[in-house]
Amino acid sequence: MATNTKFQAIRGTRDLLPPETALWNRVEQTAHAVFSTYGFGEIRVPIFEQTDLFARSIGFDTDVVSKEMYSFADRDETSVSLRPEATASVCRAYIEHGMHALPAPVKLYYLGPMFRRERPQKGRYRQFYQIGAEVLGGSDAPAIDAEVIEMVMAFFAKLGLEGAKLDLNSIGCRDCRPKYVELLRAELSKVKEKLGPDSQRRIETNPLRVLDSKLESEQGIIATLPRIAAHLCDPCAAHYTAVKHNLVLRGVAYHENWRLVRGLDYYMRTTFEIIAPGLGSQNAVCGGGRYDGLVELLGGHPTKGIGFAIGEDRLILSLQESGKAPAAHGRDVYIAWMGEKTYPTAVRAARALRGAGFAVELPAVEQKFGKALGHADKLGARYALILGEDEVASGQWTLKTLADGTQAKFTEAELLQYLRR
RNA sequence: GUGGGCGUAGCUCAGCUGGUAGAGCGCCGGUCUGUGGCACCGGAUGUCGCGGGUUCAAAUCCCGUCGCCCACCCCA
Repeated sequence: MATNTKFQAIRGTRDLLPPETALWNRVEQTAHAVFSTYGFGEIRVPIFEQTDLFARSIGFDTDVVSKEMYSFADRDETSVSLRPEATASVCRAYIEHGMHALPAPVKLYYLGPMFRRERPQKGRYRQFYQIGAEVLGGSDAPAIDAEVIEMVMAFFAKLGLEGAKLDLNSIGCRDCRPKYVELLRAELSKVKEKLGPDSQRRIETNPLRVLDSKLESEQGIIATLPRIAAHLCDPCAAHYTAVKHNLVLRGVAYHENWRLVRGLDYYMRTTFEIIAPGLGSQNAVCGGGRYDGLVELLGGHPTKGIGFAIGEDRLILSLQESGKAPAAHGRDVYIAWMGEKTYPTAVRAARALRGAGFAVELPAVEQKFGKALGHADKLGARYALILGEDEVASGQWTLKTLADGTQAKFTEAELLQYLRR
């Protein structure tokens, strides 16, 4: 039994293979390019941290912390966990490296794998990838919120993502939100009988969650519930209004969604979510918001903060569904060499072409000529460089353009010149 | 954690009411030993997810189990 057990990737993890990985690279390179134009620098944080860091920042009672973390005892018995997200780590690093002393605000972005032990489904994996950014320190100026959102939208636009829609809301601060939550809870209690079991449970655990219930039967009731926008304190209301003005100023279209709540404890005031098509029931590609109290909660000075996280797996899924998948990676030149005597020349040609930046396929064993061209064709090569005894003897190499079958003679120097044109 | 669907060649799948397995694509070779894409011919690969049961006989029926997918919950 043990001898013929086949290994396979564990549930919720997967291999990313070519040519799909080319799209992943394009997405990540675009992130580096776009984010740096907004003055963000890349931070790389560890893939595991003390469990308590996540528990305190994300919230002990959230599903992420209470049942989805991969936690284990290190050899010295301290509990460590694979990161379920990166904001907590970035804040920890901000404090640990005294980044409050840097010119404010500090703008950082990251990308990499996160881990949550959930049941996998479309657009949801146990090892999944996020691309995120955080702005820490300085003020909580609404323009910062708007610029961060503008940056995500610019990133998506650069990738050609179609159908991305921004939902926006404010969930107040530690002064006004609790009052609203109590009001909501009271109102929900009155209609408890009309709600499903999940929502009934949420009345106690997290009333805000009732707002984004998908149950058709609850939609009528939800529409009548009090809305937080009407219960924000004056500073929060002013901040929210200013964020919206700043989005308009930047030409960023948004849709106010009073039912948008965020699941992680640290969010306050501005919250937003971007949805994209083709993601099954997981339609959010990006979620984010302001978290002014988080750094302090983790032992730092009182610090303003806002950030977002993009689900890279979902982003790529949506890109693929809308036909943005990359072409198979081909070769620029396939070297069809014939006869052992030509091989040294073939090796030299490959080296020169690769040095000039071309993707070259140099067959390791001699093949029949027809076979070689067939192989070149299957690999999607643009050209076949034909090196037979004639070419080697005369120094006039034959270059065949596979698409139209034409061919021409070049010296080595002319060839490089021709290909580089 | 809960619910539904599905597990047959590398991939997509067929295989009716049981008689120990097939197609297409792909791959390899040949027609074609200095000219690919087309066509034709040929070839290799499966413990029919795994275990047990019923039966003379199981891919097919029954039970169990594992895995994958989708959805709920929750989240990016």
